[in-house]
Amino acid sequence: MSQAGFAGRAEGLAQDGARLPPFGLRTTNDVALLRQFRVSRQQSTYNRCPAVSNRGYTSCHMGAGEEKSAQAAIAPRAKDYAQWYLDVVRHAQLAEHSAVRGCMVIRPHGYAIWEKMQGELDDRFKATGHVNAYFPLFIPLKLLVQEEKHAAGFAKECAVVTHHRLKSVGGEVVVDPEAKLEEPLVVRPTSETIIWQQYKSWIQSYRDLPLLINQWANVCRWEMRTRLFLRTAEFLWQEGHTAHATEEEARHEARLILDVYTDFAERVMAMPVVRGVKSEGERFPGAVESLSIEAMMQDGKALQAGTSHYLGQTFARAADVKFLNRQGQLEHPYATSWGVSTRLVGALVMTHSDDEGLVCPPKLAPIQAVIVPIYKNDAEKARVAAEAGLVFERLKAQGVAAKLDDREEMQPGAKFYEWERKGVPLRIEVGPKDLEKGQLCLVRRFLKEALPGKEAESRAKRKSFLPRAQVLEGVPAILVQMQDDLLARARAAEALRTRAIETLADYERFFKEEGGGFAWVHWAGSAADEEAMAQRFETSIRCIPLADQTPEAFRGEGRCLFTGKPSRQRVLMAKAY
RNA sequence: CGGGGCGUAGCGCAGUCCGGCUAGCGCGUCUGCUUUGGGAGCAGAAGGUCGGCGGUUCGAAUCCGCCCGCCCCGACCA
Repeated sequence: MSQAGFAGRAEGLAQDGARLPPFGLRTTNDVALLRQFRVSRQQSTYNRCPAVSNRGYTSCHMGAGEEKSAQAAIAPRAKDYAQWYLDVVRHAQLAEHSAVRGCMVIRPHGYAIWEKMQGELDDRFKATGHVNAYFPLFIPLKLLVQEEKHAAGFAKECAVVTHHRLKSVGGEVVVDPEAKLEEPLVVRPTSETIIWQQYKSWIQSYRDLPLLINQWANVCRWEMRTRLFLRTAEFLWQEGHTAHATEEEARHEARLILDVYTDFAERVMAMPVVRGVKSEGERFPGAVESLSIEAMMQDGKALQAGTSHYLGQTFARAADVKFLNRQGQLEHPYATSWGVSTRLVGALVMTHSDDEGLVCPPKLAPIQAVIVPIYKNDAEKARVAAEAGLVFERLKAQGVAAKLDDREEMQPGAKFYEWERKGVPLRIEVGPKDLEKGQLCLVRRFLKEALPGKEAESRAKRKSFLPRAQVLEGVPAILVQMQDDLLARARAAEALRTRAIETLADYERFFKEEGGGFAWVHWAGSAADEEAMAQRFETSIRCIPLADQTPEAFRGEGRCLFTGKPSRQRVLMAKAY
């Protein structure tokens, strides 16, 4: 494809003008705030509340002396971040553990968010010229091992199918030993090998290139330890696999997709990311170069939110895929692969949520506004219901994903808590007083200025009584504003925990005393030095940021923090998920 | 795989050390009445192979043995 063709493909992307703001100076108060967020590994002692019935919520039994409001089932984020995360996932009914070790059940509300993500991403893939297809779940072992490094990289986490039949022996059902497969099948941990096997028959000429294919699928990586969404044995993702006639074009594709991911993360998830190149140790097995977007979670740890790899000719060579180029010579095509997974749902939770539950950006919220009618008797109920129904219809007509919560068995307060836990951005209360005054009560799920740890103070401020017409017509604009606010808030939180560090002493203080975060440091060390740093501080090089990713103040040359050797640019160091 | 924890009603737990009445409690569920602007109240009701198998005992949720499963921490990883 010509350069013009590339430009055409890139047009579908929104231009990304937004950059990280300059990082403000850190104050003593900031440091004190961050200290509260250091992750505690102690076992949580909070009352757990199941809150998982399909028909409503159970509330926790409260000990004597506890306040009435204390359903207090979500562990405070500042006390036990890991437990808080699990609690939010459970209470927002995003997912739960299943009967299968390491595998989760994604519940309807969690799946709805994933579907929104899929929609946004799929649109972007299509806009950049990609098409969807589907390849098999099973990969013949022979195929997987064709590419040595790739196979070695995934060897320790493969599920393998060896038999194709069960039989009944004395009333017990067992695997039939006579039904052994001639060749074991690996449940795909990723699909490079099986896809390139197929590409062999699809690619003969440069005219067949580029081949731009994506698949939405489940994959299986048999992890030792799992966490809901962040790491599960089976997960859902998309994997793009492209083939190109030139190295330049393939490298361009890998960058283009990184831009797509960045655009999605920041504009849709409202999650700021740093784009960069992975160090050798963190590279995808079989790749020439791995790129990633790294996001900071509220506890200061980095989470790899998406990856895009330039694979060179590695997989083409392994599968013996060749094409005839314009010069009439046989050549292996150049490849990329790239993916994001349901891990993004975990990233979403850990970027925005608070002690009251999920905070969801409007663009991903399955329900953007919930309407709760309030009344005391049948006469009021009739009047309020009419108004609530009207508000509902009006919002729907404007394209707002609205829900009218007219359940009669539940009191308004209980509904408020439920929708807050589930991350609904806006709530509109309709009561008799509002009818009299020609107003509506609008409640936001979060405020821009409420940084992590300060949300509690904001509750009263989140509620406002506005003239009826203002609410009826203004919700779409408010949702847009909230989307922007959320990104701004996340950027501010990230800035608070981001700094340039010049010495090992400062580095140690940052990660061991001040709660840690993103450390931008000059680096010129070897792989062994990297390992030594990891051992000593439990941190790693998250990425070598792309040129435009380094904030102005952090640019320029310096000396390696570890070896003292001259260094041309800083790398991003952090603890990681 | 190593360390820790757990398994008793739909959910959360007590009871287990020190064996003993009919296995309890809270929430949820069902029925009725009253409630409804931040998690409603009262009355009544239903709901259990105490993870499984075996052993000790007059008697086992409780003691002993074996097994199974899940969660958390670590090594590995998106």
